[in-house]
Amino acid sequence: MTFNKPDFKNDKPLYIQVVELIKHRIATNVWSLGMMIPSENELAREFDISAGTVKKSLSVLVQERVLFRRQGKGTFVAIPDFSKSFNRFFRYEVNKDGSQQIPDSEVLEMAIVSGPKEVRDILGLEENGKVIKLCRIRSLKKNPFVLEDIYLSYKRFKGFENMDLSEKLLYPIFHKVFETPVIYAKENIYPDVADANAAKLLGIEEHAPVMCIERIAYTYRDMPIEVRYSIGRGDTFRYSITLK
Amino acid sequence: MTFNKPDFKNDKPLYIQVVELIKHRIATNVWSLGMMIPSENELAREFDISAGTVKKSLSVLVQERVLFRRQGKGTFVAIPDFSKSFNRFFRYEVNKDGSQQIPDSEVLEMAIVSGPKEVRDILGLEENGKVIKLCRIRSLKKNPFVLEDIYLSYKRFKGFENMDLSEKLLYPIFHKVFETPVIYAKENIYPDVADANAAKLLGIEEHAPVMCIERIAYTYRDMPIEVRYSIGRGDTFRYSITLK
DNA sequence: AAGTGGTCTAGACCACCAT
DNA sequence: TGGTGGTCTAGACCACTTT
Repeated sequence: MTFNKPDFKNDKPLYIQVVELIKHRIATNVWSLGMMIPSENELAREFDISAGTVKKSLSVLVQERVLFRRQGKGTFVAIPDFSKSFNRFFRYEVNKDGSQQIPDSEVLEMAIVSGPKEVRDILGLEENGKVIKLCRIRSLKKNPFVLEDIYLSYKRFKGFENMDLSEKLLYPIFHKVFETPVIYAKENIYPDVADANAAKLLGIEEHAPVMCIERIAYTYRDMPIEVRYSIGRGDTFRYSITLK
Repeated sequence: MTFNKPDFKNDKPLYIQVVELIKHRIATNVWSLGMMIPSENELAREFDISAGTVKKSLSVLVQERVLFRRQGKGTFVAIPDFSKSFNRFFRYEVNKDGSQQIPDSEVLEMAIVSGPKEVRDILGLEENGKVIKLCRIRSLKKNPFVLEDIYLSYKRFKGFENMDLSEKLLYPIFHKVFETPVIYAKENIYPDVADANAAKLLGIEEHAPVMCIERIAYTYRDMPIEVRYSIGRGDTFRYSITLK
């Protein structure tokens, strides 16, 4: 699947070929997150196809939120933003400007360990590969609402274990410091009841309802880079969805 | 918002006007669910715009799953299908052909009542309007997994209270018998623990984790027609999502 | 003024489906 | 064979942004 131009002899439609070609350039960092890509006319010339076909390809990519466009300015590679979906399952404080309050976080543990086998398998580590384990508790206005156990490949994130985490959000650090943007994440959620430890840390009764969230975060090329297990207070958990 | 033709003097783009016009025809049942709509060329002639613009409008509506298209056959009004999302939060048995097993249901209560004020407000009932209350328990292979309290406007669903519910799925009945298709639904979910009654009916321990789901289902014109409160076993609840 | 994306047109050719 | 949607082209004009 290497290509530089769409091809009429290919049985796939031209505009689909262009979609895949552009995704490939983004996945291999030929075009990096946030940068402006060439204009429709330039792409049409480069690929030797009509502007209308390029337009159709870009529309598909905008629909998929891979790109975004600004009339009069250009077309840009989208930067995944988890600030909303990041902890979308819990009620957040909303500031006057409509932005969301970033929760405080307290580090309970930061260590380089072997980690659970499940985590090692998900991250695709070699036999003796190490992981960074980060346990933290997150709160809003001194009210803790979620515990997180986070696992990262030590090889990829070497140095993270000594970093100052006062910035609170990890994904911007992954992106800026380790050149590893989180492109998407998969989550499994299910209910449970608090054990003694979680109850104490979250400030709730033992056996009170909690929500468990398992997350795997991925970067370019569907590469898993983070495994996160969260336990959140049930009484602050709310999830709304519209089924169509 | 009455119109029969898009209008150049309108500040909205033509194709958006056509999108709204078509939605309006579907919402008012001028074009009913499942029917084939006029071809692109016919619509272009009727609206006195180019075929390309009609095509763009239809693409938007296909994207929104209001319409679907079949090459060589035509364009059709989509029929909302909740068979997958219906109880998407619980593990389902999957048949050999990939279809999902429909759970059995046992009716615990069927009555015409005043109902809770919250329900009456949501359904927009007059002061002395009645609702049909249906309580049932749903199971797979004799294993109960969810309790449902369902409220319907008596005025709209008169006769439902005497119906045979062996068909198990309600939405096809709403559609076929009461000409009230469910177009979409909003849900809120949150965790809780089982009380004595729920525990007994679901076959779990008291205080075991459960998932609560509040659903409001809507028909044409954003009209709410059903309020449903569900309590499901936590151990069969699984929800997976990909965040992008 | 020049360059960008957004809308709209007119028309060609193809793939698929019904008859 | 005729009608449908699917792809692709070439070009016009508009709205917005930057220089």
